[in-house]
Amino acid sequence: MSSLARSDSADAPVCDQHLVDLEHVRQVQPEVLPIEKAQQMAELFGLLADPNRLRILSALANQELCVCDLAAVVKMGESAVSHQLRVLRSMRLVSYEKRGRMVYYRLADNRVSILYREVADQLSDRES
Amino acid sequence: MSSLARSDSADAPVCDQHLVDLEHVRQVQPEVLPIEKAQQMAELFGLLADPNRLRILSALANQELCVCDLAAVVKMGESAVSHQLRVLRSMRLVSYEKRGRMVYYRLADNRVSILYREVADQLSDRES
DNA sequence: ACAACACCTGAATAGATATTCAGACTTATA
DNA sequence: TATAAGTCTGAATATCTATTCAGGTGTTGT
Repeated sequence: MSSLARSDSADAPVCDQHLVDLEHVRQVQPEVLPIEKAQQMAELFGLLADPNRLRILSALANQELCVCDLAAVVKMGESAVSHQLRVLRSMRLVSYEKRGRMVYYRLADNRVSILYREVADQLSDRES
Repeated sequence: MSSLARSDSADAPVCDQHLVDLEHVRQVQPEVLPIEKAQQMAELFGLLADPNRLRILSALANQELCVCDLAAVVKMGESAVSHQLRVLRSMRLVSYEKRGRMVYYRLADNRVSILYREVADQLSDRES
């Protein structure tokens, strides 16, 4: 190995000492999604990463429903639905309204349905 | 499939016997995302539901990178990066090209970046 | 050919997630 | 008021996921 007096140092664990393309690394680094933001996004995607939650959202995309009917529609236990709604609520993807002893849920806004339709389309393209 | 007969029995665990609004249930049911499709979508969302994978994708959104540099950019171990790339590869979100002993990765297509930018924007709105 | 390097893979551990069960709370009805 | 219905919540279990570690494959350069 040539005795390169490279003052590499660097605080990042990189491939050995000589980065393949240090320029690229330096160039890309600031463009990379910051960790904090990445976590936010991951959290949001995580909400949509469950089949049952997607089905719940797709049901609510049509009209508001109470927990009970929702459970019937998506064929889940009411407790499970309630747990999931709690999750969706915490991220303000759905809103609710109490009427008597029922609680009616609906999508918080239509951005959710837009987004989810976005992916649905992409999937259709993808699954050729 | 289940013919969803009267409000009696049925295979779905509903609120007692009398659905709050059977009409709504019947109306919504066919609109609900089918389980199979929901799983596909959830799988795709799941790929995007990890901060490190998002960071990897955001890095590749700028330009192609080898595993080594990629690891440096996102500050992860190379093995961890390799594992994640394997996941992303399996869903064809990234493609790769071997050149010598390096393997260069890039986004498979720009739909991915479009989608991910979509959510980034929504998040910006959301976090007012 | 040999050694070093880039990358991949499998097993193992730690952490997160979803469902179920049991019970609590709230509201309508007898 | 007492009972039943709808919903919510917490604990427990099972499952999945991500990272690390150790070792393997294939390529480059001496």
